[in-house]
Amino acid sequence: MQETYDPAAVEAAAQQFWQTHRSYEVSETPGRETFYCLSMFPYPSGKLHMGHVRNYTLGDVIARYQRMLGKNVLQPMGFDAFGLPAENAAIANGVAPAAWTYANAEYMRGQLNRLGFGYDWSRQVVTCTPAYYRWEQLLFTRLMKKGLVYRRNSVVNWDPVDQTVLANEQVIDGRGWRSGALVERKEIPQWFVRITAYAQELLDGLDQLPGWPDSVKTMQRNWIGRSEGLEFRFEVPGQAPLTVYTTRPDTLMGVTYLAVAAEHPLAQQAAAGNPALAAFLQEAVRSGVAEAEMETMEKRGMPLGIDAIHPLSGERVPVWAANFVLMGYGTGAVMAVPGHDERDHAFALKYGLPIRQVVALPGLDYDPGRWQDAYADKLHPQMRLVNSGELDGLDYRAAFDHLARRFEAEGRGRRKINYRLRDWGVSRQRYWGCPIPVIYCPRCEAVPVPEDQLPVVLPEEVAFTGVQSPIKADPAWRQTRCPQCGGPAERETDTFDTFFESSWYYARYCSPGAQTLVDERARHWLPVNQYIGGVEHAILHLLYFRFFHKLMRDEGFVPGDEPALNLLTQGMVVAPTFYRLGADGKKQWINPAEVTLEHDERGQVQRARHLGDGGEVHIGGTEKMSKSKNNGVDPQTLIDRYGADTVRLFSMFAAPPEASLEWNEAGVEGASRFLKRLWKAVHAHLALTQTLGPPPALERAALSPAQKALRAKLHETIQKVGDDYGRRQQFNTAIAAVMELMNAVGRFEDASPQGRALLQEVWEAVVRMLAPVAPHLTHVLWQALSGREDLLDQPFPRADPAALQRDELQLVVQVNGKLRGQITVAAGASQAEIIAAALADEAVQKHLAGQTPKKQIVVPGKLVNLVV
RNA sequence: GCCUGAGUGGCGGAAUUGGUAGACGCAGGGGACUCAAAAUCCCCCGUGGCAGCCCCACGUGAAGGUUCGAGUCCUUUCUCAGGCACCA
Repeated sequence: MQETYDPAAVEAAAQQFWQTHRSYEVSETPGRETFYCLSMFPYPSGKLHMGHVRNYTLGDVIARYQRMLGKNVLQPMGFDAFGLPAENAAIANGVAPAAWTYANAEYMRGQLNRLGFGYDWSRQVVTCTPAYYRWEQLLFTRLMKKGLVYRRNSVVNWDPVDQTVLANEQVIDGRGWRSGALVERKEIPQWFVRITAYAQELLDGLDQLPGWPDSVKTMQRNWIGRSEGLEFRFEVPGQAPLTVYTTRPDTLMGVTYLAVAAEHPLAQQAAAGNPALAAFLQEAVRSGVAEAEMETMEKRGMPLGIDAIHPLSGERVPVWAANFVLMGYGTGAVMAVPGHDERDHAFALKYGLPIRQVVALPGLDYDPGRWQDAYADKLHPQMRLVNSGELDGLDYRAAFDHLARRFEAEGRGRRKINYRLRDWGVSRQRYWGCPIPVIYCPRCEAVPVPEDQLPVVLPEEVAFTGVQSPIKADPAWRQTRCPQCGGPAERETDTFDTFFESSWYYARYCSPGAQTLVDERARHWLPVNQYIGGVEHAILHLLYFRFFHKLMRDEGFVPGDEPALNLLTQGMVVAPTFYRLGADGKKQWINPAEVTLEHDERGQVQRARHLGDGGEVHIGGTEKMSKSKNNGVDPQTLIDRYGADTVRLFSMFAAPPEASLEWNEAGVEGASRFLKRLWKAVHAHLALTQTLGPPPALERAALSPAQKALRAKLHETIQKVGDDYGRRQQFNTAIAAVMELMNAVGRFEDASPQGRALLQEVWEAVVRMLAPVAPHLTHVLWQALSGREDLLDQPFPRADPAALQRDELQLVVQVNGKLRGQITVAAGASQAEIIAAALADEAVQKHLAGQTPKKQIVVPGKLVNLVV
């Protein structure tokens, strides 16, 4: 063993060892407990970023820890390879999306290996290969036959200049990112998967997931958004009736207008003889489809000049067109109760529509001109309906039931459970994705591609210009024969949403090479024991992931109802930003790696200087690492400079997993210092072994007080680190505990045989405790300490209960809740003895000032509180 | 706008079930070593009162409340972050 720590040499040696011994390839071993540890696979964007490093280090630490607990650990990796960035790169650099993607994946694979992650690459999944996507095509055709897939019109962002569909991300301030044209909503036919058929199960399943964070479960619950309401009709003289859905039927008598979407047939019809309305409707579709945009834009409307008949009072209520009502969500028509709904209230004030109070609360003055949240409080125990005829005096529940019974009896409406969740639109009008396996025949309509004709292969060697998808532009690719009638037919040229691929990869890892979606090996590994990924996936990906599992379950492919037992959502990686003002007044962002900070004598940052020219730069906020703020730090530079173990250690130490992690190069240096100190200390210990011979066996009963204290510290640390890795998943505090132990060892100077025996125990335990975080360094230290190369399968250290025994306890004494003194009592002291000791303490007596405590609280092992 | 989180020293964070606020690390200050510097090692380091010790007061975004005791629970409020269905 070398005297100084050389990360490059150490890491190369360890990685060589793992590769030679295929240390991370696993097979199905009946009877052995499995642990499936899965990190969300990366999009191959070019190179790894710090978010990947953090995500995959978390996964690797958990996988290695579980392996040390003796489990058969599966930790696979792959690439989520379809997506928009490949098309953007193709436009910018003139490379085919496929070639770009494969090259990136290969480079990133090398980076993942350089970081020492223990992946079983024999199970790799690359989603843009036909060997992968043919099976999701198969699943889709089966869902089609089952009626779980359908095609209907739905809105997209339409760029009227480029004549193309835009992703929400490509709409910037309401304009197309390339053309700059004002974006419009446009309806086109698209494929949908009936996720709403599983809404209730997706909701109920959350209760079976104690290992998922409550925040994620709450977000999913709210996203699914189950509501109980009433669906009923408003008659429109001379027209088809308007069907509305409401969760507040009790406020029906407060309805003063109805609102329909601009695309609603009633609105379109009314516009025929009304140029102002026609202009408004045209204007109303000028917005993207993103909900955030719809909800924050100015709410505008215009009357259709048509009245509907109120179903209770028979009064006429005007029908308006409004830009915030969406066709295709619900019925495209809503009833408005400005008296008791905030949005309707604002709309009514703006257009001078009547506001009617129908709910009263005792002690609350109703002022129609000023909104108060209490107006909408349907569950207030004292809320009663007023001005509502037959409903007067009823509360929310009673009015709801009354109207439901009445409308159902009269055949005018019904109770309905609604979900906010909408069916999953999976069609994308883009090239770089999995072709949707459907053939359109003039006679047989939409026909699923037969299973023996799958996969429908996406051509990879194409010229991609950017606007039109190559498979849409290529008649030869499109033209085919109908599988049913044999007549000429055309292929679907839309591709799947890329969430399709990322919804089932976890199952495919379990059965590499299977000539079906997944085979029986999936039953060996599933469900995933630990899933790890960014918190930004809390709703969409994780909901589709759960949904797909149920779809595959119902096709007999996978066991159980849920794909993953435990979920760890990791926070973002953020970094400070620095900039200079350019001549044009725009900020020119400077990478943190090119900046040095100056501090005053209190440690406060005074200014930042550019490393190149020494000039001062402005300090911006701390933000998520991004290209636009140029505050991304390339992990590769750090690996080259400090080694993978240091980068891994820092990313685990700097913050708890769920919190955002602030990038800080000085902190990386601290991590590096710690590893150097550990290396040096173990080296010094082994140097003594060299000169004096191996230490004797430890005689636990005959330790000196100092030896006993260090051994107690060691075993307390073992207990804490195991708890932090396993139950708490707080890796930062685990590392801090080992650092504390190291500091205690530093104060322990004892070269006696028993002292060296104790240090041998300490270092072997420290190396095994740090093995999950810093696998390379510990691999080499373990070889040197034990003469063995089996660190990966070493049992994780276990605390010796005898070492944890304490003879005396330190208690804190409070007077009136304020800390006033400390006492030391025997471990078995009674409550009376503890109080007596507390009363005897000099500092405590001073604060008691002769008074007798009227209350004494003793918290065992912690404190005494005397109340006077 | 809606849903979900977060806010603690100069900084990242710790405090696990309501029980010693600031573990551990970084930055900073002082010292040792060195011709010198770097590296390394040792000491100090929430704010105020005191030159310093002892000690005292204050202190977990803000304002209230519950409790013997609140960073932790409740109410109100501010700020920031993530998501909002075609970024992944």
